[in-house]
Amino acid sequence: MFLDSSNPSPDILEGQRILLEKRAELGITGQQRPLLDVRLPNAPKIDETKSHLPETAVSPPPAAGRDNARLTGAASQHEAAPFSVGYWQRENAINYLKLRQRQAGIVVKRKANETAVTNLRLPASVKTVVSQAHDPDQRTAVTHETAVRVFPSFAAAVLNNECRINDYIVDVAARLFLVLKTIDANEYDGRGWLSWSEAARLVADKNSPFYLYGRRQLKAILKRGEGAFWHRVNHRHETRIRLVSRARAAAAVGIDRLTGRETAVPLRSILGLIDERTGKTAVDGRARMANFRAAMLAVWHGGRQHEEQKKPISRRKIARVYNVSKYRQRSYAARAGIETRRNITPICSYKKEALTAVRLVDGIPAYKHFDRWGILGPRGAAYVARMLPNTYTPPSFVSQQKRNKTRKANKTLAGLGIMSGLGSGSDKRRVFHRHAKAAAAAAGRNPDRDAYAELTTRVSAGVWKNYQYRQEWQP
DNA sequence: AGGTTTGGAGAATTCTGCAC
DNA sequence: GTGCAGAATTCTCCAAACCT
Repeated sequence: MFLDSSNPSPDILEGQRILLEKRAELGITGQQRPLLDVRLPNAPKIDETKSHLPETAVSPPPAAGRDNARLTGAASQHEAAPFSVGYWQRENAINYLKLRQRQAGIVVKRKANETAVTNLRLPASVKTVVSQAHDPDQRTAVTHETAVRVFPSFAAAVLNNECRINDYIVDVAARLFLVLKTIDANEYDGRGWLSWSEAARLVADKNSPFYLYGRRQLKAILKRGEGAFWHRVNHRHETRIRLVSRARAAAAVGIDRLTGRETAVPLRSILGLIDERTGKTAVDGRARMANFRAAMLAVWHGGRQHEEQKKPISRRKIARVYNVSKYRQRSYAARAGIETRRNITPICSYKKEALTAVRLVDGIPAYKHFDRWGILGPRGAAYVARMLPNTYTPPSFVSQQKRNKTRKANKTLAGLGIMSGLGSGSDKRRVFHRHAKAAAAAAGRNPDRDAYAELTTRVSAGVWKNYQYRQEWQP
C-alpha cells in the first residue's frame, strides 16, 4: 500500500546521489543554514489603490482561533480541517528549495505563468452578467428571495478595485444594476425601461423592501454607471433609465468572455440585508455593502467550481488576479459563510533522503507531513507531501444555473467585438481534474503540467494525486 | 538558536453613510 | 456641501509551528 521507506525507489536514490555530488562539489558538509543574503523577497504587494471604499484590513474574523489550535483541539471539529499542516510549510519548502537550487547551481526553467503576475489582467479575467428576460407569463412578484443571476466573471469585476467605470469603482453601480435588472425582469416587462420615479420608488424609498439609499445618492450612482449599465434618457419631460443588457454590462466592465457557471443568489444577498455569519439583519449601509461584496465572492467561488467538483485555488492567486486582498478574502468568506478546506498531495512515505531528493531533484516544494489522525494510512505515520491550494465551498444560498445563458451572453460579447485572448492562455502549472482518467490522460499529453485528481479514499476530502509526477503513495 | 509563514488581536487608518 | 460617528479595512506585532 505504501512505499516501503526502507527501500526507496531508484529515482529517489538517484536524486540522493546527485544531491550528494553537488554538495561535495560545493564543499557543503554537515548542518546547513540558509544564507542570509539569499532570502527571497516577499511576494509583491498588491497595489490596492485607495478608493472610496477602504480596501484594507479586516476586523478580526470572529471565528475561533488559529487553524492549528483548532486542529489540535476538539475532535469534533477535526473533519473541517483534517490536516495539521499550514500554509507556511509550503512557503518554507518553496524558499528552501529555491535556496538549495541556487546553492547547487541548478537552474530551473521558469514556467510561463510565473512571469508577469503583477500586471493587470483585468479585461480578460473579469466577467459578469446576469441573465435576462423572462417569460411574461412566469412573472412573479419580487421578494427578497428572488434569484438574482450573476456570472462569476461579473462578480469578480465587482470585487476588483482596479475595475472602474467613469473613474469609479464599479461595485456600487453594479449592485444597483443587479437590483434594477432583477426587479425589471420579474415584475415589469423585462425590457429595461424604467422611469426615474419608478426606480426611486423601488430603491430610494425607505419603505421599499429594496431600499438602498436616498434619492440624492441614487442620482449620483446613476451618474456613475451611465453608459455602462444604463443610459438616462429624457422622455416626455421625464428622465427614464434604459438598462443595458447583461452582456453589454459585462463588456462595460472589461469582460471579453464569460467563464464559469452562471450563479444565482437571493436578492437579499445583493441588498446585503443579512450577515450570513450571525443571521442578523444589517442596517448600516456600509455593512450591507460589505455583505453584498461577500456575496459576490461567494458567487465567484460558486461559479468557478464545476458542478460538485471544487478545484483548489490559492489566496495569493485570487489576490493577484482579482485584486482582493487576503484580508478581504477572509473577511468576506466569513461574512458569506464560505467554507475553506486545505489540500495536500502525498508523494511517498517519509524518509529524510526522500524528502531532500524530492525537493531538490524533482523541484517540488515538499514537506514532512505527519498523519496525525491516520487519514492516509497508519496513525502517526509520516509522509513526504506537498501542500496544494485551498478549496472553497460556497454557502447554500448560492446555486449554479444552467449553462445556456452563459453561451448566449458570450455570443453577444463576441458580437460586440471586445478584444479577447488576454489571459486566456492555459499556462497553468497545475491542473486539477475531475476524474482520475482525465488526469492520467492529461499527464501523458502535456508533460509540463501537473495533473491532479482527487482521490476518493475513506477520507472525505483533501487528498489529491498527481498523475504527472510519479507518486509512490497509493491509497 | 535563528529563520520562515500564518492567523489572530488590537491599534491605526480610511472612508462611507447620514444628518443637518 | 460639510462634519462626524463609526464601520470597514489595513497595519503591526505576536505566538505557534515547524525547518535547518
